[in-house]
Amino acid sequence: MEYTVQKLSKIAGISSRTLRYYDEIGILKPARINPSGYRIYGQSEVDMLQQILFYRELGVSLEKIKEIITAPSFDVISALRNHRENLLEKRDQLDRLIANVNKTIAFKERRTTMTDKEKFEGFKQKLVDDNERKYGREVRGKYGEEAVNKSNEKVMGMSQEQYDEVTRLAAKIKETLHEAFKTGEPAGELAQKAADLHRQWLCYFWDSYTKEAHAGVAQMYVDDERFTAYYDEKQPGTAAFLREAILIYTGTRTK
Amino acid sequence: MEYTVQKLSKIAGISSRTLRYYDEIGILKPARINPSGYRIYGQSEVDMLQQILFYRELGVSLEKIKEIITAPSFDVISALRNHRENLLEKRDQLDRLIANVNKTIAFKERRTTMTDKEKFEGFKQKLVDDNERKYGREVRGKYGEEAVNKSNEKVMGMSQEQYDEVTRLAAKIKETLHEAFKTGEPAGELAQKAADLHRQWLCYFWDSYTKEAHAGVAQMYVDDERFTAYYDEKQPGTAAFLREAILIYTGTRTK
DNA sequence: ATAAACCTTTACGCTGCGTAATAGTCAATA
DNA sequence: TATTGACTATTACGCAGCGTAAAGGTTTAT
Repeated sequence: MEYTVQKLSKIAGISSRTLRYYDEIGILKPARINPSGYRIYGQSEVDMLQQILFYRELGVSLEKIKEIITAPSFDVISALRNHRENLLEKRDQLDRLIANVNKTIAFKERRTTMTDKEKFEGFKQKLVDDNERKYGREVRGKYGEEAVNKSNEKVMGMSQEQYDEVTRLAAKIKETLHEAFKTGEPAGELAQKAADLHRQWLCYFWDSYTKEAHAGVAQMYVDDERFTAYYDEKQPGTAAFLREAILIYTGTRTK
Repeated sequence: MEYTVQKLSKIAGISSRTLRYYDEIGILKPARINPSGYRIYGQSEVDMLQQILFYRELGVSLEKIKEIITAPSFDVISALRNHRENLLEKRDQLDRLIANVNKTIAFKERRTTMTDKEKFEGFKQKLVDDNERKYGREVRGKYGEEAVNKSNEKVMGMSQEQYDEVTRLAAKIKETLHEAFKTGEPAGELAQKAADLHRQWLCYFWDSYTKEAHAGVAQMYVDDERFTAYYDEKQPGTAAFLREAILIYTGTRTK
């Protein structure tokens, strides 16, 4: 089978410019050039391109890819390990950036609104009050007086950073959940990731985590319209989906 | 207080090029230009620069920074929130990348250890056979029956790790040699390093190293087209260059 | 025959500067 | 005062990985 730039680009899902560029930098040369000067690729070039695109997906630079595929004895594994180190470092840097941005946002919010401390304190108080009013009795009944008090204490004692982190986590849960919902599979990877994030989130409020308590909260999300509204905002049925995911995650599902 | 580019760049910890660039893109213009065309910055520019560098630290693009600092009513907080979203997305993507790289490494490790095992066995046998066929008689004659047998035994007894090390070493020799060849000086540092690496490599096969034997192998590299081809692959003359380097390294060169 | 759909090469653009190259300015020294 | 050294200036290429013209030749279909 022989391919011109456009044909190959289409089956590979890239642009023809990319193929010409790869030719130019010597990372993938056509099998031959026809009399009109057209680039003609064969099967081995298709295979090679697959390799190239695979490493590209991993974020490896074209230069490194060139080394990998041109030198047959090249140590791919240690190249990848090296690459991973770079990625990890990048992520650390990103984490630091994000933390700083969070701080700045928090600071700006403090300054631009009122003497934010009040606002923050107020919010925390409201959160506690809400929890108390809404679930105080039933949760106290289910999990004990002490646990609820500890949760309230924990919220009131949160630092600005922790609060920021909680907010961020909540956003991530929602995002992941939304993605997961599209798959329609509460047992799928994404949904389970959402459930795990949700566990992390809970741990900011709870002193001790138990699967049963987690499952209980999941049920609340469906029973209480306030939470249902929160999670179903984008897509109706999301709260119920989350409950399913959590039940599977905690292994407390009673079929 | 007034500052020229260099003074300001020093107190701000950036390059003068950066200041000129910021002037060019209109993000920070000097307070005035003196009669000789020098950029002169005042206090307000210093303050502004601090702002710019602050946002730059957060990874905000210069274009966004420009918006932030030029429009007084600009909603910094929502800009930052937006920026944070981007960063979070970037991090998620990084997470996915890292996971994929990990998977690939694991897969490659599994596969290479398997295929290597086969390849390794074959290679070892071939190496021994080749040595035997090519140099068996003459090396036996020169360095004694026992040494050759020991070499063969040594190769066959190599562990996977040792084999890997040998492969790496061989690659490194080739690389160093190639660099050295460009200098054209077999007595140079790089060439001598290559010779030393070559000695290390030999020690994986030989029970006892002697300068004379090393020099003998170097000569073989030039005499035998199989080795010449191996070393001359990238650059003709490399094998001969290596011989010269080794002769100098071993001090057995007869001028 | 003509148009549509290909193909080619050449070359600028994007980000945020680093790094020349070339030339003028200023203060201090021989 | 002439020279030197330490500044300053502008112009412009380079970096990664292509996108996107522009200007022109080729192939295929009508």
